[in-house]
Amino acid sequence: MAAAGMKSKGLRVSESGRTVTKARATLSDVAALAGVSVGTASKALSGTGRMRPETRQRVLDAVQTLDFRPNQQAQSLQTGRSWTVGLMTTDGIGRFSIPVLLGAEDALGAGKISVLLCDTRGDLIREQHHLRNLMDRRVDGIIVTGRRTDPRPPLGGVHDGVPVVYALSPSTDSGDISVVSDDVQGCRLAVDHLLATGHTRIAHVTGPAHHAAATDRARITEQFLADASLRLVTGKPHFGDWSEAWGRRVAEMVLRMAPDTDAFFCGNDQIARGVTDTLRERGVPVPEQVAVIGYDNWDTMTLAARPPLTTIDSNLTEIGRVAALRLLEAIDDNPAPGVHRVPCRLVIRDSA
Amino acid sequence: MAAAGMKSKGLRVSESGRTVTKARATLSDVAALAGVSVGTASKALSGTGRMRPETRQRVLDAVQTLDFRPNQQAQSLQTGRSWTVGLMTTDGIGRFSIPVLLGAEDALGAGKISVLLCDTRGDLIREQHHLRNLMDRRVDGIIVTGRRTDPRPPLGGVHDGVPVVYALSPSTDSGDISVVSDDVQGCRLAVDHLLATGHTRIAHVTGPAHHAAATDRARITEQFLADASLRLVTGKPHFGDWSEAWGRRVAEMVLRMAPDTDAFFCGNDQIARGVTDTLRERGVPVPEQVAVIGYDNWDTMTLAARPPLTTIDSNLTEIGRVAALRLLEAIDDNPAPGVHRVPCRLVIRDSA
DNA sequence: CAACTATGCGCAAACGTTTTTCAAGCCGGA
DNA sequence: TCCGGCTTGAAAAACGTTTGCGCATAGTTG
Repeated sequence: MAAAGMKSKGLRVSESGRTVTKARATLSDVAALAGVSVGTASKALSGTGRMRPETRQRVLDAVQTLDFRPNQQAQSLQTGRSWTVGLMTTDGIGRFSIPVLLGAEDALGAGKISVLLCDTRGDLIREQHHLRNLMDRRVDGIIVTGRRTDPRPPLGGVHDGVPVVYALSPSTDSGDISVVSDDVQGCRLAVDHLLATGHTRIAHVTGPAHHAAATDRARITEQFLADASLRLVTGKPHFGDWSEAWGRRVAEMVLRMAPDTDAFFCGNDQIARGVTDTLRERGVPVPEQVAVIGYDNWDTMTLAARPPLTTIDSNLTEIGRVAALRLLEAIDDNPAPGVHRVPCRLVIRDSA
Repeated sequence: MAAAGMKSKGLRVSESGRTVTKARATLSDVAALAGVSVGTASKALSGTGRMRPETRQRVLDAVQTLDFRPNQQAQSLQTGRSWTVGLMTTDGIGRFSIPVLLGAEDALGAGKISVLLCDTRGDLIREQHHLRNLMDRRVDGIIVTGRRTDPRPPLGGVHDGVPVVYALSPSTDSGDISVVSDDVQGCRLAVDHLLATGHTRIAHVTGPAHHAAATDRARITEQFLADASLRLVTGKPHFGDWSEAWGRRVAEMVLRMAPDTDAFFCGNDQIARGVTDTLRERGVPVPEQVAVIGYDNWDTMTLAARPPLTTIDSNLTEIGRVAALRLLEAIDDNPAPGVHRVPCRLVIRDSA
């Protein structure tokens, strides 16, 4: 009995008279201790195969006493499943990819699946390199995520039978599986909130016109205003960059163009914060005279702003979770192609 | 010859009359095509073993035409090395762990090693769970990183022969390998810069007293001032939290206590930004009348502040890189135990 | 009591590599 | 001619699982 584990090559440490075998036990150690064959031991663990309950229990006991844990690599080699997915982030790992990543890790971790991290830094060569690496490691699936919401070309190279889900930035191929934020619904939340609180002279200030996140939201916002027989107070959206400085500048500009502006809907929280700074420095009370709504719910901005920002939360963590779930489905040969939109959430604080 | 690959179970797609075998080729496919045995093919690839150059070339050619890539799992099972390291972040994945993570991924990726991501969210149960998982996957090493710089107890549980490196938050066990930021040198950079630019009435405002990052830097700063026969202008450091709001409040306070203050050294960039906000609103010119130095070089803060912040960059990416390198050494049975300090960098902008 | 079915379990092949062992061929020297 | 050494490459044993097949034994039926 004490000689079980003999086969395992681990160092044997003798302490206080008792001989303790360290190093990991293998399934044949377990089988030997339980007095069965390896095959039987395997079946006992997996639940497959018929056997006397008593026999199964002997195996389970042996597993306990030997602290046996199956060798994943051997399992994977045999079954072809690695219980691993690759998470490829294309645009560096940043403020947007993190929550997605976390959500994915969360959803996958529950299912005993681990995440292999790859950062391509926007480099196609690196992307190919990582892709080959993931394939060599026989990952069960891949999640691709990027900072921008603009559509991206699908993963180049071959990923034979390995399913891919695009999170945050959708694939340009509509046959792929993509999970994105529902900009339409997000903008509706913001506009509806402003209208419901009696604002009608609304300005929209946002990021660069070559970002989908900017142009999409601008277009959608104008549409919703039109539905309420309104138009933007300055006649058009203002494109700039995603910075506080732009927020400060554009606020000045808008107030000059339309002094009776009663609300700013901003493309992100940094711009919104800049706007509030300008308003405060000009002595305009927020939200009493002018309301401000941001986008992203980035706490560093929303909480530090004066007053704290009302904003749209795009539920990035949820996007990550959903992407992971869709990937699991696809791995189980049940893919749901197309673009899945995750709804946003209005977070009301003090600025609107 | 066209029948090489017969054994591989991949689906065979027949298109335009030619029969193309998809799905990955195995080493025996290569061997068959090259007319050698599997063993020989393996040696040809690994460079070990002697053989006629011509034979080796035949194998290499076969590899090319079949687009063969070795099965990592089989390799790992055989050799015991998984070419994978676990990266465990204890405090959620955030602003501090990201750069570390990136640096590590960078340094490891160069050596064909991939990173398995684990987020424990500060939960010990989860930490244990992830640890077991990593062990089951036979990772070659583990990097543990956390948000706080406070020392943390070493990883519980068994990680038999698997080396561990602690990044950012060192292990309490000095026999472990830890890589941290050099706070002493960082504070010296800040204090020296202030002294060199003629400031002598310096305040230190920082985060919570129960954070090592706060108390350490406060103590070190006082020491350096003492070395120059100076003391803090308010007599003591001011502990609060890491927020802009605290920076704004404490700036008011300090100016009341010591109106002739000519410099603020802040525990992080958020506090520093808060300080500049208060100064600007009071009409105090920065840096002409009062200089401000931050800590962390968090661009979102430093660049948006008015004026942009001079700050200490703790080189987190470098910490990640160094941690990875130390881990590689340890994996090669050449560990360098103890605490390794990575120097900081003074980033001069407009506030000091 | 014979013939059958069900149950419980061992045996061995497979997964795709690496590595060790060993046989065959070739050469030169005695 | 025979032997020893060197080169080349084949064969086979590992690594630790999973799984299909088949053989006992026990339990049921005619």
